Amino acid sequence: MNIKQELPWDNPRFRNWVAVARACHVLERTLAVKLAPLDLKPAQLDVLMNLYRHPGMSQHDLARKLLVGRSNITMLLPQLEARGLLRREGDEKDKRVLRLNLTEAGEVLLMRALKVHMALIEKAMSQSTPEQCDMIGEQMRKIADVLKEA
Amino acid sequence: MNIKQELPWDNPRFRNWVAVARACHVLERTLAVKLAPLDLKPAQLDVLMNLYRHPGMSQHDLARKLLVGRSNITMLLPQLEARGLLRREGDEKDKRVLRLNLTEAGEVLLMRALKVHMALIEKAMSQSTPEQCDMIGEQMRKIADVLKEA
DNA sequence: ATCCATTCGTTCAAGCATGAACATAATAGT
DNA sequence: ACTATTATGTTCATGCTTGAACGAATGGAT
Repeated sequence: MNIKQELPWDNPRFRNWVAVARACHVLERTLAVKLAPLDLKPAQLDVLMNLYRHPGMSQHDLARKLLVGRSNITMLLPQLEARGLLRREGDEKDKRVLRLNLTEAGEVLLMRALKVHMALIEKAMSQSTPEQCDMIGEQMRKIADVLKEA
Repeated sequence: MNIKQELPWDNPRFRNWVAVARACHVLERTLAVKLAPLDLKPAQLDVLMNLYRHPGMSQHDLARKLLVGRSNITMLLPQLEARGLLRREGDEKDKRVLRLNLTEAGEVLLMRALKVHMALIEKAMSQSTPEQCDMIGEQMRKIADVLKEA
């Protein structure tokens, strides 16, 4: 009867996942630093990116896309709106929802931020072959799917 | 002259990295939920794990391992110490550093938490072959290395 | 010995994210 | 039509993380 079950550090899956988490963490922090000159946080960039790809989406949809709570969005948007990066307009059909759209300024800033983001990712993944990279993406999408059901 | 450079969404590396980030995010959130019954947060589990593997490490070393600021450790430890999960003892040689060690209770709780963590990772990565899993880990370690130099 | 720079840990204020409780609007059931 | 349920967004208190400023201890240079 040993309390010490087979230790996770001997398990390849565990060790490899730790590596994934660390890589994510490092890249996120690095992105934050590189984005600082634009006065943008990674979370704010995520907002702009999603609004660009899905114009007119509601705050609820945005929260689900970003995997955060609705209240988080409520706290996040006013700053970006005050900077003139996006607009919030009430929906005519459903007076509960607010439709979100990027402004011109928002789009311009997004493009500049994307250049930074892209460069960082390019650098990070430059060591992987396209096949490896695609495989990683595929596996990660499976993981997200598996966990979402949990 | 188009502001809209080649968009990142057309870039495989970008798309695949987004998948990595999402998977990390989802797993982290899920872990937080599954750990709640033990009254442990993921960050606290990380602390216990590192103290188990590196007994007697200093707060500074711990902060570096966890990729967080030293002040974060200072804020984190008192709770765990008050719960009797770890001890902080001043080093004899160097009176600046505090040596950190798990208590018996800390080790017991760690083992229970590890069971939860392991199960979650097993589930998440069950779709990957061992070869794929190892390859992912290898690439992620490279990414972390590349970024740490930046 | 005496400075000077460095390191370790702490304190503090600020910014973020969260979840519960709430208000308003829409929808479904009767 | 009327009520009950659900959906959207907000408010608020809490806790986590950070970075800057600080005090204490160490080590090295002269």
